Amino acid sequence: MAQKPSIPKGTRDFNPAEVAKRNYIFDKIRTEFKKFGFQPIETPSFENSDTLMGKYGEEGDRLIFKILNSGDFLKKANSQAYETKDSLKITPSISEKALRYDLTVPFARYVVQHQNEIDFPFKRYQIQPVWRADRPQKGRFREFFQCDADVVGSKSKWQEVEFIQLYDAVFSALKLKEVSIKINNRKVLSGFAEVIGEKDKIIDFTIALDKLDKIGEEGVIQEMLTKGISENAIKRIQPIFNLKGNFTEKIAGIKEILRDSEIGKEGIKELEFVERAIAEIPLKTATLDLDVTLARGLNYYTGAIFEVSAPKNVKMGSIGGGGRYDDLTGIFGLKDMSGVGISFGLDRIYLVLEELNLFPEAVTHNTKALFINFGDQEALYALKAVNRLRAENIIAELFPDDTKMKKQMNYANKREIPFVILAGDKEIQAEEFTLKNMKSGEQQQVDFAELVKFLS
RNA sequence: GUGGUUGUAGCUCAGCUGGUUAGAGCGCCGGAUUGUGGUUCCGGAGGUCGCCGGUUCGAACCCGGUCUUCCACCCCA
Repeated sequence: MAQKPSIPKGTRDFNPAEVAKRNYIFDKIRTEFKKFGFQPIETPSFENSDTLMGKYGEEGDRLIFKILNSGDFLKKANSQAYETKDSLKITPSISEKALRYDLTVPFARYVVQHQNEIDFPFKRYQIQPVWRADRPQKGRFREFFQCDADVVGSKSKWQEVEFIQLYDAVFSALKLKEVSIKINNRKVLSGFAEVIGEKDKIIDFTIALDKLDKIGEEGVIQEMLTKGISENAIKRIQPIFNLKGNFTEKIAGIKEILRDSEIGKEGIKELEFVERAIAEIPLKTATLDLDVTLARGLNYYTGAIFEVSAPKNVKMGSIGGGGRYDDLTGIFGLKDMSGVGISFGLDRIYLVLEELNLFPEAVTHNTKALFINFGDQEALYALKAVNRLRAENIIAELFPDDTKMKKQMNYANKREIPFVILAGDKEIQAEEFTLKNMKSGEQQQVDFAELVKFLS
């Protein structure tokens, strides 16, 4: 070992069992995406920096992986920024490309660029990795997969209803219970800011509010005060810190507060619309919860905001999120294109399923039967059978080397291959096979037709 | 980006206030068992103690740096 190899911080290798489990999740998500009528697209792993920079806020810019220009990039570098060691300033002059940070902005770019070939409303899904230069933690990686479904070109609130149904469908398919789909509306948050006369501080206000379940009422108030929101203002919206009850009861609670805010009332109307529809078409396993403190989201959400939390007993951040953005494509020059979408965090869902032991046993098992290799003549006989089994869609393989049987059996055992097939002189003579069940240890001599029957 | 934390065999971990040749379990390889795996028994291989430097007669152990892990903040899937 000359040098211990390693992979970059926050990235991972996946072994066959892990890939199988990941694919299991991918399959379920993809199946539901298709069932709901979404169509797949893919975009490059890296984009022009201009496409990404400035779309996720200051924090986001910092977390975008920049790609160094090729060639003698220092020659073209901003020399003034180089002299003063100003990293922020020098970056655009030495890096023109950046790794995809999420799937929504590239999608917006895609829509604008291909607007003339797209039939609106356009429902697309996209399952690809994204990269963030974040400091890794549990459930937080520098390379991870997002599974997004979005609709652009429709303002209909039925889409919000559909996405909630889609969340429910996926988590039902994954047999993941007690998932909570939290919903809020940006207009309600705007209403709050308006009512307390701090409209220009809406970002600070919502960020502080979002931390309610983490730092508590006291903490939130403290943070709001330090952000310059007046004590009086805070008093006026204090009731929202203690909203109790079901969806309808919470709505009633904020109606009072937002009585004088047009935008706030609009938000309430939208929430009520969604709630009523879901009441008529009940969810299978997930629950829909109103959370007026939910402020997640990139600054482009304008209407509904979604966040999906894992079951309470699992310590994991959100496993999905989404919302409506009325003007996402506007930044790329296409006005009036409302979009709404959701995202599934594949890697986090994986950790949750793993922790709750929800992966089906069969996911990792592949090869059904292994033929023991007794030598060239026998191997040829075996390989012929392997070929015929494959034609029957049965996964079979021949052990490549003519080694000791113990070794070959051991291999089958470790790989958890359920059947081993032995074919030596006497089987070849009879044109049969000895089929051994590795679990029970039983074995019997059968012809090919019976072999197929046992292995299908 | 800020603060903390972790790193010893393939894996999980021992290793005393610094003191000769760094241990265990599991796994791996070989044999008992040349057409029968899982169990048992016997034997064996495998470690620049994350990396670089410093202190010391002497460093896995102390100090500094760096990388990595996990955690909190920030933010998020």
